[in-house]
Amino acid sequence: MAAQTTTDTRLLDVAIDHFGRFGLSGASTRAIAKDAETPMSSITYHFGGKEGLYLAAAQRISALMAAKLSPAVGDIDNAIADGGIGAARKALHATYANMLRIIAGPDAAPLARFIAREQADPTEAFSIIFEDMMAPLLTRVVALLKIVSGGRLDDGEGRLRAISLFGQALVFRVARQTAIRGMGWPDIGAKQLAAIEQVLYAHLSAVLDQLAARGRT
Amino acid sequence: MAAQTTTDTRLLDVAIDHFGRFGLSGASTRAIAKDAETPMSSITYHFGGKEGLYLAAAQRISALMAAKLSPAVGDIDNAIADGGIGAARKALHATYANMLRIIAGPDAAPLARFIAREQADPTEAFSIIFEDMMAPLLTRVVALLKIVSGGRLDDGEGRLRAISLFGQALVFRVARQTAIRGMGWPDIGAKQLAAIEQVLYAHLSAVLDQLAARGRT
DNA sequence: GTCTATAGTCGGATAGAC
DNA sequence: GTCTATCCGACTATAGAC
Repeated sequence: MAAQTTTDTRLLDVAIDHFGRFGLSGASTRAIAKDAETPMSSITYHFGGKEGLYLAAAQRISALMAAKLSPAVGDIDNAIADGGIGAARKALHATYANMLRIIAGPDAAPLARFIAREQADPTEAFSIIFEDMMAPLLTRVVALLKIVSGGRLDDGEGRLRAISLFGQALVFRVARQTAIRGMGWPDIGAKQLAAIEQVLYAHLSAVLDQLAARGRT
Repeated sequence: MAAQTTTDTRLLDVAIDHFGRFGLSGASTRAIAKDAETPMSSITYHFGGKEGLYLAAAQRISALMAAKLSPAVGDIDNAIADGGIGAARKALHATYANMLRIIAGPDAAPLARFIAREQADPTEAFSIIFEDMMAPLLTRVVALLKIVSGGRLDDGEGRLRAISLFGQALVFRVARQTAIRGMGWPDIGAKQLAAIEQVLYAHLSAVLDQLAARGRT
């Protein structure tokens, strides 16, 4: 993983940053090429043009995120196979804490900005990211919620619950300025993430207790 | 409120839409002027230039949102004055349902896009929106949560909880594509909003039960 | 107040040298 | 594969007519 400095990977990393900040039309291939220390025409050579670079950047994001998530996905599958409520609850807490750190943590900023733009104004790149990264995770979280509820949870409601719970982590990325100013924080670093994680743990516990009670009724 | 068609209000409405879609640098004064059916130079005349138009658009957003929220804010103040747990819970449910409709509902799309951009990349415009609209609401929600917890909630934790709960509504705006594709919905209309509202109600209830239990310990 | 015309800058694409 | 030079379109701002 140690910084490969081939022209095309350098271009991709810079592209994710620039496209995330300025969008597809707002970013400039001149500026991207300059930051990647290569002439602009190498974008044409390697990726066929601005749009080709954009799609390649989306694919790279998907791969980077999938790599970050893959150990967690393995843990979830084990919990699903186990089938016990305790294991499912533990896996859910771990999954949401993990997502919080990936989404709201400082190093994910460029990737998160890119994805946020695709959410607002989806292009072909969104399909790539959704299918590779989001859909598999969503299915698994729903399976865990079903276990906790004792099977009393249909797929639609499970998905809605999974997505809104996800929002509790996402808000600290996309409404970051509101959080920072509302909390009086200087930024969102390790200390702040720990505080957020406690609250997310409490809220998820509350919801799981509610679902488990349904299972016992 | 019936469509004032003075040149400056037409420019502001089109500007909110364009700036929300393309950002400050991405939007084009030519295109804004064309959609507002006025020559580009009238932007210079009325607002001094592109940046002046941008700040004026932010101020208009703040005013529009505050108008939408003001009746709800009155209800919250009544519940705070009442001081009862039942009234506080009712006001919280109403507030979050209200926010969901304002944020995720179809007519708020242009305003929401504008604000989302400011969150990612704040300018002076964010201060306007935060101070006028967000801060007053946040303070009130925290006051309600404190009542439900029987006073056993410090300000920092209360704010964190309020913000993450807010995320459950926000996610259906900013991760709209994930929600739509994950749920298999054609879009997020009245029917979908009703389904989301049920889940938000359930989750908020679960969290409030948890807080109320703390109050009784 | 409203509009036209124009100046000056920066964008993406591409041809062709090496 | 890498880089320079150039083309052409789109942008903001502004001067000045009405």
